[in-house]
Amino acid sequence: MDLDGHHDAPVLDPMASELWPTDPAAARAVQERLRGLVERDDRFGPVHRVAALDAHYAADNSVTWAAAVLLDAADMTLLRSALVCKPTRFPYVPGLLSFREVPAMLDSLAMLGERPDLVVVDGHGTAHPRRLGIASHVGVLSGLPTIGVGKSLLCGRFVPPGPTRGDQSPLIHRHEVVGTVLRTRDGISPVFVSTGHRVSQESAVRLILGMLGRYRLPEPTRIADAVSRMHPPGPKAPQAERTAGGTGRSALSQSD
DNA sequence: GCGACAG
DNA sequence: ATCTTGTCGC
Repeated sequence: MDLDGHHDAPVLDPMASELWPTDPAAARAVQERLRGLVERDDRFGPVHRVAALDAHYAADNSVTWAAAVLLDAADMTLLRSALVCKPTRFPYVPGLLSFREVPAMLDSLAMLGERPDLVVVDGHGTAHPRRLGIASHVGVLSGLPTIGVGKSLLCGRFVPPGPTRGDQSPLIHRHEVVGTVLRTRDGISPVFVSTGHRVSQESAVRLILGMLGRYRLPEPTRIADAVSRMHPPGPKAPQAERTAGGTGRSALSQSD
């Protein structure tokens, strides 16, 4: 595949401070800059290992916990998992979720110690006002193929898909198809699937359909959610401050 | 100006 | 996301 033997390295340094502004206006400017790096065509190989990312918060929102899980794509069994935490440094603002959760997510992804062939992110990909939802953001900064699976609508319009599992309808925003509204269970509210990075919209839907079990959300997402819920409770007790980009804390790492 | 608004 | 009890259904 790659001429030099290793997979593509991200074009940008995820650690670069200019990529993590503190105010909303600057954050939108970063999105406008990164949107041009999103690749909406298929550019991934055989999917043997799938990863999923999800984030949760301590009761007082001061710390963000992110979970990354790695599953065997063949049988959806858990291979590895990582749970990390970092101080929360950006408020929740619709459309700017990445600036709140991606830093911790990238840390958890690194903690897996193994590069997955595909990543499923909790949240939208291109189904975003500026086409850079959290799934696309993770994809561009990690260089990995990603798919976004959202549980509720952020932007766009759609005609409800049929009532049966597998039924779908296009999600449209400003005359552009930005995702697919997919019924993953008979009679249950649909989910929103959208390209993250290096996965076409068609492939994204096909791949997600293949990862469904007996629930509304795809297995990788469900497992990641379960792991992220395992974080310690309540307001963080006096925890030493990490000034130099420390991982904060990690746990739950398995191996061979 | 008004409503909508991922996790 | 998080705070929360019971309840309906497979």
